[in-house]
Amino acid sequence: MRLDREQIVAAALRLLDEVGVDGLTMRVLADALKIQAPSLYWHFKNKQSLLEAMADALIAPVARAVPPGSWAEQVSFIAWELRAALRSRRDGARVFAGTFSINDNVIRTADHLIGVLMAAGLPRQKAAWGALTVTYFVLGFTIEEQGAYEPGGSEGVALAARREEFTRFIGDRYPHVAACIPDIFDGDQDARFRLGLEMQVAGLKVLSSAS
Amino acid sequence: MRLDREQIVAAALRLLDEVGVDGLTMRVLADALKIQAPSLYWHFKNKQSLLEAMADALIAPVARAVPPGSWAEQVSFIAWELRAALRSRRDGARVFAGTFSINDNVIRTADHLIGVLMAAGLPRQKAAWGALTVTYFVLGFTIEEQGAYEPGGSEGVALAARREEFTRFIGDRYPHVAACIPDIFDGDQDARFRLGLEMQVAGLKVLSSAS
DNA sequence: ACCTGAACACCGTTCAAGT
DNA sequence: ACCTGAACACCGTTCAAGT
Repeated sequence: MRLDREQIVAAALRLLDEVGVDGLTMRVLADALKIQAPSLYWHFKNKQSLLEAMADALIAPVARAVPPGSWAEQVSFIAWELRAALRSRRDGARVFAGTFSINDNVIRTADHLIGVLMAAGLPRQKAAWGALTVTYFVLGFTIEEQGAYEPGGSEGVALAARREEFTRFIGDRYPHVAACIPDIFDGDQDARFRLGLEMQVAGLKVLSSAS
Repeated sequence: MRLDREQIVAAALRLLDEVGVDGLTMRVLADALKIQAPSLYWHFKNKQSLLEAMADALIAPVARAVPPGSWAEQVSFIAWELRAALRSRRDGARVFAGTFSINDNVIRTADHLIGVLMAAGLPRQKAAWGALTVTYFVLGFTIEEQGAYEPGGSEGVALAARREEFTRFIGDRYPHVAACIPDIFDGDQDARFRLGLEMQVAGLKVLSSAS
């Protein structure tokens, strides 16, 4: 009957899908757990550390087992897994980005990434920095991707409204952006991610050949 | 004597350097302006729209005049300008990332970027998506860069403490990360940015040759 | 060991009223 | 047109007290 940290984190992640990160307050979470808000402070020293535990749980599945293949395939595999993990909950990417936390799961992911790049022949520093760069890409992409669709339940409507406002704002002052509106708004997110990821991998390749 | 939006935004940006984005409340801002908090709502419909105006002002200098050069040089120029603009205020990158706002300055930057890439021969969709990818990199990099140094005035100490905690946490379980600690913590930020940016440009190059 | 009740010091925001 | 005073419905967090 008594709660432990694991159950609280699980409930918090479930709630995240319902209310989003801005709606996830200590009182709302306590209500869902049928306890009082101050009780949460017995398990977590503050809200930030609860969010860190949530971020940790969120990316727990990432880079557990990387299948054999070229280094480019392995980097891509981890990047796809990371995006999938962040997308698995509403506002997942924002929750993760908000915690600069050092936890097992994030380190394991970094370790895999750096290891793959070093095995590919990158010098240590370039492997480390290259791994960080790929991670920033995945995180930035996913934050934006989740931000575009989220505000309220009726996603399609909100997106259409945003597109119209955007089109009106552009007018004819910014011809390049205007021409790209279909790409920005209809774009297949998976295809867009694939292209961005190809850019990162190509960049890593150049880093390795320039040694 | 009476205030307008411009003066409020300027004061808010000044305050940002003192108190950070988490300390920038409507009451604190009102105090600095020697008015009462509710008065701010005559000028801005809510805090979000004030933050959007701040983000707009923050990147106003970006991509105003792009010097002649190869497309790779021009993309790099804009990326360096964007990072500099975000870094010009404490938490600048977080303020910017928090507003998914459509404003003149952000569109002008995107328009320049897409225009340069299309002139370089990229098809429209790849130019649009490539421009977004570069932007995510700059934003992600700068958020992390500012996050590492900020918590409280005594930056050097906080960083050293973080490094020690990090080293202890890693132990010998993650050899690749352990070997990279100097790169992650001593790293020259400009050099790291340069490398990440080179990756983006190399990726764009591959996109254009693969057409 | 785990939880409650009451309280503190804040938030963003609304709104009638002032000048 | 611009600002104030008072208030509302919240926050995160502390702390003594309960079981």
